[in-house]
Amino acid sequence: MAQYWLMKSEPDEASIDHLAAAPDQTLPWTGVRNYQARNFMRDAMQPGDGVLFYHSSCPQPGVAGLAEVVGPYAPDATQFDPASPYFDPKSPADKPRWGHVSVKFVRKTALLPLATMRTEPTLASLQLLKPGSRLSITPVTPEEWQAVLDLLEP
DNA sequence: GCCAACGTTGGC
DNA sequence: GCCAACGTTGGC
Repeated sequence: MAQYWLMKSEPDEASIDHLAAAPDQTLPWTGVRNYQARNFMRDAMQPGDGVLFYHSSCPQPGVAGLAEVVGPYAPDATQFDPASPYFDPKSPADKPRWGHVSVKFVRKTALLPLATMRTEPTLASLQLLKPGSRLSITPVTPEEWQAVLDLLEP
């Protein structure tokens, strides 16, 4: 059974437009350095799962489009690259600490702003909206997923 | 730039 | 294992 996720990305780094323009319209979701978020990718995500593509740390934060998970979970090469901002000197080469799935473009939508989401009773349970929630990957229930779809245009 | 919330680190 | 210090996130 398909599951649903919300994945945050800074549009400066990887926006929904970047995703649409990428080879195979797919991007590796590298750079996650939080165990909870990693565990979602490693243990729970399945190819075909639905993704709300969320723009964060930008003038207009919000859901910018839809994507889907493509597998498999694989080691994140950036952890071993000293030149990368995601370099992790403590990650053992034979037992990589960090990994990633990839994400494939489904469609771009009109931005559903965070401010709007906050006013929607049907979205009140979203983990994203919980005070202090910073996790870059959060699960979304089927009900929440449908509620967001209903709000997305077109 | 501010700041609250949260995660990680490291001394003990 | 505790917990204070520190770093990061991310909206505003």
